[in-house]
Amino acid sequence: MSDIRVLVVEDEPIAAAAHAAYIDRLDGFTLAGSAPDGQSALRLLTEFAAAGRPVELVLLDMNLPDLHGLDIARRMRAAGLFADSIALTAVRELNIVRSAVATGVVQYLIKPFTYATFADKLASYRQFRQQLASPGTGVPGAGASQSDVDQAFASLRAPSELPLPKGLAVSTLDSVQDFMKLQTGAVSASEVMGALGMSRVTARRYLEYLADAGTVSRTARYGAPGRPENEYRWNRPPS
Amino acid sequence: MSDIRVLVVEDEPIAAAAHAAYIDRLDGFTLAGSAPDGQSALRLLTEFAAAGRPVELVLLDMNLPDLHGLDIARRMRAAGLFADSIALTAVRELNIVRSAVATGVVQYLIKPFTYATFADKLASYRQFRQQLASPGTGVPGAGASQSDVDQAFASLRAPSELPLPKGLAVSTLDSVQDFMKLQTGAVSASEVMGALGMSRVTARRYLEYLADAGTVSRTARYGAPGRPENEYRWNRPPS
DNA sequence: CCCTTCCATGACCAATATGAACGCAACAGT
DNA sequence: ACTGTTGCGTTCATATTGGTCATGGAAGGG
Repeated sequence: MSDIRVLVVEDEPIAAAAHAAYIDRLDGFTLAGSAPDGQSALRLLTEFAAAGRPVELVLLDMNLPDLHGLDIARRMRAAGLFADSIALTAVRELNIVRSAVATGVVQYLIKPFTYATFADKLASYRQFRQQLASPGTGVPGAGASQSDVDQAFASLRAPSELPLPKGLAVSTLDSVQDFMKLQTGAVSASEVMGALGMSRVTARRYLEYLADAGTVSRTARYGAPGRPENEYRWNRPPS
Repeated sequence: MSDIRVLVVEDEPIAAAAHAAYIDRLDGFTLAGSAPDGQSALRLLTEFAAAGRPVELVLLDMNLPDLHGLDIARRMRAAGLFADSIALTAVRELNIVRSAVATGVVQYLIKPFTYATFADKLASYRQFRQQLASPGTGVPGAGASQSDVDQAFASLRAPSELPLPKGLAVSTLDSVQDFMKLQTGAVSASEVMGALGMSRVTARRYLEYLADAGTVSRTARYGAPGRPENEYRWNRPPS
C-alpha cells in the first residue's frame, strides 16, 4: 500500500515545520503539502484532488487567522473532499470535541503534545486504514462483517498506551498536567505538593519530566533566603 | 442531562418502525422524528434546528430512494447541522466505511443486526456523550486533558458486546457492578476483595475492565508511603 | 466417565510514592 | 569578605500496592 498523503494546516511556521518533520520521520506517511491558513488549505486540497492525487489526511489546527478549523472541515465536506482529519488544538472545551467528531475528525490532539503522542495517534489511524484495506477473517468476497468494522473502529479510537519513563505513572502525570493547565502564573514544586496532596519529591519528579518534554518551562526564583526555588510555568501554545 | 434526540432515516416502513420502537425502549434516548427519504430528513433536521430543539443523533440508512446516506451527511455539514450519525446499512464495502467516517459517522451498523447489537452501539454513543459532559478524574475546572479525550473516544469503540475478554465471567462482573453501584465514594481493589470475598487479583481485574469500558473511573490515592493505591468510583449517569 | 475449557486463586516479581538524610546555593548579618 | 542560616534540590532505602504466571478446581461436552 502506498503512503498516506498528509496535509499540514498550521499558521505558526515553527509548529508547521515541526509537524512536517514529524510526518517525514514516520513510515507510511508522506507530506503532501502545508498551508498557513484556511483558504490556502482548501485551495491546496482542491488542487490535489483535481490532479488525481488527493490528500487523505489533514492535520488541522483549530485556531487559524481566517477560518476556524471546524469551518474548514465543514467546507471540505461541502466541496466533496473526503479527507480524514486529525484536530490539533489548544482548545480544551469538550463541546468542540463533539462538533469536531460530527464533522469527521478522527483524532483529537491537545497541544502541546510530545512526539510520542503524535506518532501514536497517527499509528492508530494507519492501523485503521489497514484494517479497512484487508478485512480479516470474513468469508472471501463477502465484504466486511460487523466485527471487521468494529475492529477497525476499535483500532481507530484505541487509547494510547505510551511508554513512560520508569518510575512515572500515567494517572499521576495527568493530575499534575491538569493542575498546571489551571495555573496562570508560575508555581513551585512545593505548591504542587500542597495542592495535589502528594510529596514534594514526587511533584518535583513529574514537573521535571514535563520540563524535559517541553510541556512546561523552568526558571529559578530568587529573593528569599535559602537555595533558589525552581518555578514551573505551563507553556501556553500561541493564540 | 436530557435525553438524546434521535431522528430515524429509513425508507422501509417496517424497519423504520422497528428502529423507532428500539429507540423508545432505550433509556436516555428520545425519538424526535422519522423520515423515509433524504429530502424529508434534511427538511426535518432543519426545522428542528430552527425550532431550537436540534436533533443530536441520526440513524442513517445508506440506501435511500432519492439520496445516498453519505450525501445526506455531506449536506448536513454544508447546512451547518452538527448532528452525529450512526450508519445503518447493508452495504458491506469498506471504502464506504472510510468515507462515512470522514463525514462524521460515529458508528457503523451492518444490516441485519440484532437488538442487542443495536442497543450496544447506542449505549456506546451515550457513554461517549456522557464522558464529554463530565470530564472525570482531573482537577475540577481543569477542562479536558488528552486522556479525557482519549477515554471519550474509547467509549465510542465497539467491544462491549461480543468479546468479553478472556478470563472474565458474566456473573462475577455483575457482582462487581452491583457492589460498585451501591458505593457512594471511591473504593479500592482491596475493599472490593474484602466485601465480595474474592481475591485481590480477581477484584482488580474486573475493576480494571470496568475502568477501560468507562463504567467506573480510576484515580490514585496519595499521602501514604508505598505504591499508590488505585481507587475506583462508579460513574453515575447524571439523570 | 474422561477430557477439554474456562475462571478464580496464590505466589512471585515489578513498580512507585514516601520520608529522611545529605548537599548546595543564595541571603543576612558581623 | 567571611560565615552562619535557611530552604530547596537530590539521593536512597522502604513500604505497599500493581501485574503476571502457573496451578487447581469446577463446569460443560463427548
